[in-house]
Amino acid sequence: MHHTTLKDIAAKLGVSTSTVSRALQGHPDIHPETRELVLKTAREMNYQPNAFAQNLKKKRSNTIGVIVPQVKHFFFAEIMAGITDVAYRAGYNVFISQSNEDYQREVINLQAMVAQRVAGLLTSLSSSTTSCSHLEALVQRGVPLVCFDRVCEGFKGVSVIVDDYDGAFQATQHLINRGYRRIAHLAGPQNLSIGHQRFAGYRDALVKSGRPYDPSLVVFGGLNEEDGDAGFKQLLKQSPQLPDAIFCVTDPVALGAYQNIKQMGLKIPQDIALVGFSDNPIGALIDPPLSTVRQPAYEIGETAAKTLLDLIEHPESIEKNQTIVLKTTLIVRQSS
Amino acid sequence: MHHTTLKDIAAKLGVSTSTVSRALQGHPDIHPETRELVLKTAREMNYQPNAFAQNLKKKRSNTIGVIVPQVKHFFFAEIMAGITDVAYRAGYNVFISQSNEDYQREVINLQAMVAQRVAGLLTSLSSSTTSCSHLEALVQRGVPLVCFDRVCEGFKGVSVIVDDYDGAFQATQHLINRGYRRIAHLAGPQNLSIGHQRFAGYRDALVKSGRPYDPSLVVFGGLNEEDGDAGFKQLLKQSPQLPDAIFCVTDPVALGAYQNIKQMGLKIPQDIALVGFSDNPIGALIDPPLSTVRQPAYEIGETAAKTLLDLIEHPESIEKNQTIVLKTTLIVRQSS
DNA sequence: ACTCTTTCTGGGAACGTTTGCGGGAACGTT
DNA sequence: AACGTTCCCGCAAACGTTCCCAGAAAGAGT
Repeated sequence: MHHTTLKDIAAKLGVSTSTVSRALQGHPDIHPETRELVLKTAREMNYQPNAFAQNLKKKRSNTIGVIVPQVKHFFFAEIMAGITDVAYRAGYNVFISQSNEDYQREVINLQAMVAQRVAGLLTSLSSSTTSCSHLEALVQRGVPLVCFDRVCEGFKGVSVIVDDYDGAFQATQHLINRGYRRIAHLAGPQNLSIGHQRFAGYRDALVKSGRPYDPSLVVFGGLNEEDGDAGFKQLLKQSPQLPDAIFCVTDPVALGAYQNIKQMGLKIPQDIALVGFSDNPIGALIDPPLSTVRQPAYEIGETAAKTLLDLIEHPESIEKNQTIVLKTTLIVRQSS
Repeated sequence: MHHTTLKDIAAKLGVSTSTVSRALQGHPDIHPETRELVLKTAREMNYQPNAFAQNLKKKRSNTIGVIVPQVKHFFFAEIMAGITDVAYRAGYNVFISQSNEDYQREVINLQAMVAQRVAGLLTSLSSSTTSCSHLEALVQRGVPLVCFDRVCEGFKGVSVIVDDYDGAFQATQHLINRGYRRIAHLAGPQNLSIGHQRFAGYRDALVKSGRPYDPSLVVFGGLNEEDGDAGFKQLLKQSPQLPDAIFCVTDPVALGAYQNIKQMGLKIPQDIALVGFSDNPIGALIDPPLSTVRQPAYEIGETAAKTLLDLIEHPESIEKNQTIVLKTTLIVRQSS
């Protein structure tokens, strides 16, 4: 497998590589006639520039790296779709890797990508990550980086998130308006802002409507289905009587609870109402359909990617500490 | 942002870059003492080899490229997980891009990856792709490539697929055994082997049990939910009377039909039974749960990636025309 | 006739590696 | 004392680009 190089073209045409290089990039120094000639032979010889050499010379690549906890989660898959689409249009390639919710692996992946000299980084934290210092260190070193969805509280850098607090507030208020009294919360990790903000929204909605905040109705756990399963069981143990509604930190968690409730022979929403977070398409198809807070996943990916590209190409034009907040919308279905 | 180079280390230690390079790769020519010294200072200076330079020199990268129709489909997301895990363990990076079921974009992505000099390619065809010639051309040129799941009939190259024929056969036979008589099929594109094989399995199961194959009960279409929706409507039009069971080429297609059936006020499986293909987790949660043919998605990704790595690293050890077939298993749930 | 631009092109260094080749020092063998 | 080995190490070329710096040719102005 032989790749034609600048030198090959130059030799064939009897000109120098400099000329060929310049002709190819449309440099004004080159005579239109020779430029056309070069372009033509380049096409004929199926020339494709060697990216290694270009990157080595320019000291940068056109590749961005993405690290997500798990690709198989619909939410992240959809975000990935947004990212790859934007990157594709801008002529960038996308490295992907998953941390599998493991902090160690997150760090290693991060290192590997930096070692590969990616032009920029897009990350969403694993649920076992308790600090953003590893990210902030990179930002310090000048690596363009934007965090999306899962961030640490008070992260110093640019991030794209949704209005978790408001979403949670709306959801809880909705349950209150519906007349539910014992509203429980299966909460996420408090080291991540999504966990913390959603919890805060839940609590404040209660307090604002004059209800007490009852810690026995809250269980802190993870973000996946098995966490919902475990969380619900824990809730049964720790609470003196059954809740009549549960607001869950994510849809997977809600689904974990969902199955428990059904297995217990209880009716949704008559016995227990349920609201999730993130609008997994699965929620619309189950019976009864799951109420949820919609986050625009694809758009998150798009915005994060666009912001990163800005950060790479026009670093001066961008506020280095901003957090872009996208809107959430409450979707009421039969489960509440 | 300054990256330390071999030269930096060499200068600091008063040795040549050759020595540093060799020490780093554990070359026997280097005195153990100096090797240790080099290793130590490299660590101290946080040396990370410049991949561009290495790749340029070695004329190969440690990156593999993956092209899928859509990342957001659970099936592909799970495959991606398998791929990235294997690649990660073997020290490879993963480029990802999606064709969005568009042939043009598939070709362009392919070109871009080759231009980036990926070490190998992993692809699953878009549903609008009717020929494998673009892939076979790459194989000819010596690019390590393995196709997974969606392949053309008679593709000359290595591929990893599941036993689509058998899965479809089992599913149809299951419906026959259950006593259904008018068994319809929402079929996929016949240019792709999954579409063709599943259709063949359906037809042969009917014929083998002594039934006629009735073309009015088959609709050919795409692989996604909207195709199931359209396909079902078409089925109603073209068939003189309602089918009492439908075998769908994929789970998304089945879900498209599913919603139509529910909207018409018909009962599943009493009025119409439904069987899908691929075991999307959504199928287990809807009511009634969807019968389906399970394909081991994660394992497909793993095997495809492993095979590709073999192809890259030990090209001689591998049969260049093989197709690896993984088993499918019928999962019977309440929808049939 | 001369200088001065303008227009185009080539030479060659550099980016950070890897690696073939050669060579000096130390040691043992005749 | 001369020679062959073994053990380390450095020189320098190469990978395919990009781009600074000259420089030749040609036309323009005096």
